[in-house]
Amino acid sequence: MSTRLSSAKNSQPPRSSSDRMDAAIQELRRGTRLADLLRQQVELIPELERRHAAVANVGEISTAMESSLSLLQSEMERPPSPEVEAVAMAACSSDGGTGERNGAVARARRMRHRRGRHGAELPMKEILTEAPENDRFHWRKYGEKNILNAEYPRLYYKCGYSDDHKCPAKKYVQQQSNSGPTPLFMVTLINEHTCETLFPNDPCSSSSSASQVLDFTKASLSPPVMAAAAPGLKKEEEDSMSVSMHRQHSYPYDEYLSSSFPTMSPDGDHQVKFSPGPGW
DNA sequence: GCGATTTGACCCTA
DNA sequence: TAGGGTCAAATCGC
Repeated sequence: MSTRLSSAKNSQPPRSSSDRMDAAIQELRRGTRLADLLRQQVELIPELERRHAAVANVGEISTAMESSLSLLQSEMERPPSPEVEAVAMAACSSDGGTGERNGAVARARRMRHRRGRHGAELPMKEILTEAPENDRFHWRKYGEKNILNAEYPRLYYKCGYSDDHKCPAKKYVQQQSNSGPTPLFMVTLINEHTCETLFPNDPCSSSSSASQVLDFTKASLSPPVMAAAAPGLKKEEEDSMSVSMHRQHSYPYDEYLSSSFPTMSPDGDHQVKFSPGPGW
């Protein structure tokens, strides 16, 4: 399987954003087929318990693949939102072309050139996800801004330990168009959590504290965003969602991002777009 | 009372 | 000058 997967990695990257979406859809279809194959194989496991567990896991993989596939296909069937297009442009173009004052393009350029105070490129990951709350860190909201040509405001979070431990990690969350079956959120992660390296068992890496997890209940998401993230949830359900997220995600962040985040980068190439910088 | 969120103002960059 | 990012006082909820 590893050889098959690596073959996709080595293929020539598609140039336009629609080509990249097509390529992503092809890869997801291939992944679905592989998951089917894998399911047939795990059904041969003699031990009943292990077999059931493995089948359940493969089922989860298939479900994730299929939902990503349907998301991408619905994206392909409608004109791209300015936001997704802007990020795609940021990812693949070296010049802006026309529309210099277009807000989305301007934003893409800003994102691409986001730098620290002294001009150094900041390490940054961009993730397109249905579940922006799905990480195990404690984030504190410090701002919200309506963005030009964007349907939803952008929410600004910094690490909850940014003051105590000088942790530079930040996170921007912006909901994309809500036209798909589930809302998508563009999550931009800036800087790595230094609080985790300083305190391997605390504060960020421990699963024992409820404050380790970004709580996207009503308290930390503005009502429209929360409603979009979890439509139909009552307060008690929102609260229990926060608790269950806490219980589920207590493993290394990058591993979690790359393995379990139901994500697709805007260019459809890889799950996580990663701009390495000093300290990564 | 304390901690987290909200939101308008301000700062910085292109 | 416009727009994104951050600050900080006001507000809210526990």
